Amino acid sequence: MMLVNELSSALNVSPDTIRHYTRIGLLDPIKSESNGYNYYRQKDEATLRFVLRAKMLGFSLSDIQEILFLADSGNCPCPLVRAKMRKNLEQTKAALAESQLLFDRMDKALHEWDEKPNTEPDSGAICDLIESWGEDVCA
Amino acid sequence: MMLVNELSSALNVSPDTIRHYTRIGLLDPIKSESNGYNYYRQKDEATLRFVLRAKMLGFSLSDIQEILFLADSGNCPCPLVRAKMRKNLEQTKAALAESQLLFDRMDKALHEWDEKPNTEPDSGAICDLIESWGEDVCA
DNA sequence: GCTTGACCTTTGTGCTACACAAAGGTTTAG
DNA sequence: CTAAACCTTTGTGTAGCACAAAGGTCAAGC
Repeated sequence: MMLVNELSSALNVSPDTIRHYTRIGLLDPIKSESNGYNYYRQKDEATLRFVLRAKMLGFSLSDIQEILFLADSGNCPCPLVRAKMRKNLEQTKAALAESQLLFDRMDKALHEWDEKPNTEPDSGAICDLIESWGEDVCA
Repeated sequence: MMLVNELSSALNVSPDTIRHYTRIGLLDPIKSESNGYNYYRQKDEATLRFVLRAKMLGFSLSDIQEILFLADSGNCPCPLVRAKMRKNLEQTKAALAESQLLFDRMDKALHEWDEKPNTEPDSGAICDLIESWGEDVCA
């Protein structure tokens, strides 16, 4: 039975994160009737540990909610976990590729700008660096 | 002088995006006094074109707002643009590296799971796939 | 002249995963 | 007994739109 701060320092997460998880129902502490404080049990600590690991593997909080719900209702969540992981992996791969393209564009542009002067005042342009960029890439 | 739909199809962005940009002050159409419609001018089209390019180069809408404000007030935005680009580049690089690490973790885990069975019922675990993951990585 | 459908408006909500602040009760140490 | 250090709930902000509701407008056809 620990209070927020104890649990938070035990697993090295912010108290706000724990409150957030409690709010959305991932954690289910016992609320004292006398002072309203939330008391977290071993079960909550185990759940939090689980949540943190799942997050490191790319699961979203709603993914985790589904998984916990399945497990709570007595079903084996593993097939769902495998399926979600495959889906998340694809999404992450796509996002990664996009970010890589963005990075390349940025890097290339920044280097090209080394040889370009600033925009002439009264040229009518907003910023030539941006406006004259990638006329091959972007119509 | 065009209405939202015309501008949106001209530059191939959604009408909602244009309304959003208008709301936050990036675009400044003329509002008809008789019917309240927003009429976008050449200037707005040029601004929108600028915004789209800047976004492709990784600038956020608030970055773009600052840039447009500088240009509007008669100053050369290029030094700011160069500075922001360098900063954004660093952030993107860091995010990219993090995403790559995440992807590697996910990919490795998924492959390792091929040889692991589902969680035993009544084992007390939520999902062994996740819980037994990375005991070397994550204490 | 009127209806219908395709426009347009503003306003508010939802998405992710918290961080932060306000307003107020509790507990503990000095 | 007071001050510090906790705790609570509730609401707001973050990025960039998407979407929906409620309602006014306009053009075309009958």
